[in-house]
Amino acid sequence: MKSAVPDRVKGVCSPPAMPMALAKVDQSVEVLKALADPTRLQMVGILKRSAEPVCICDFTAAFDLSQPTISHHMAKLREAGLVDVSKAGIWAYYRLASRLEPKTRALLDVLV
Amino acid sequence: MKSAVPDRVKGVCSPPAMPMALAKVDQSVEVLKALADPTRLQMVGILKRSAEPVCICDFTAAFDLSQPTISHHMAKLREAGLVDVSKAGIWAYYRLASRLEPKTRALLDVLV
DNA sequence: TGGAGAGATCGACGGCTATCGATGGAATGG
DNA sequence: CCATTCCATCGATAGCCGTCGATCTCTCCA
Repeated sequence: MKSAVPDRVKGVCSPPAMPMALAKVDQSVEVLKALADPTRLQMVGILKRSAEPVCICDFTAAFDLSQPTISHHMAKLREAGLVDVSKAGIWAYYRLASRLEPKTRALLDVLV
Repeated sequence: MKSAVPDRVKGVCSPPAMPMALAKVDQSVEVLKALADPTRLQMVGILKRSAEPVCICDFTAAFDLSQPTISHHMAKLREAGLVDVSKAGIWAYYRLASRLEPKTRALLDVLV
């Protein structure tokens, strides 16, 4: 086997081709940022495994965080399009979004 | 079909079971945080598609960012265990890490 | 041996974010 | 109509992060 590194001369650097479209990158990054938090990743895991929608008060009971913080994290997941919310009386029920990009769905299948 | 939301009484919230081990969560979050940046995600995409190691000077030429910033991003990927580096003369060549967790490999297959 | 190029590190700065307490709005029940 | 409960939002604060210029180290070559 040969050396793995290609030949090169000083002062000459050629940019590699960008394999991904800019819009796709930003879209992926938005989802990744939403998932790149321990609390939110666990929230998504719980929702993905739950057959029924989960009341957000149960998350408040599950995590050692204040109620506004839990609400804030869930809002992040909502803004990223990962979860849907439905109100029932004084309660708010969250579930995994029904219309997930196939790429996002595959991501969650790997992660949680 | 019945109502989707379970019955509930006021003042009673039961925490749902945590589906993932804490260590697994933190490990995934570390990788997700490394990928949750447009520059780094594109870097990984370029490395994944490249048969040969890529000189970091080519990344500096590709992105509209300063050389320290490119070096900083690559260091983040290194710390997350996503890339390997090999020095050759005055140049530094990066490639996708050979020993990737199966989960991480699957993640990259979905993303890039 | 000294100059030049490549790359990592340092220090600083601005912006984003996770967190909290306090507040406000909506629905429920007395 | 009022108290209670749930939940979202607001305002503030501390810590993290992306970015840069400056600097340092290392290698190569004239």
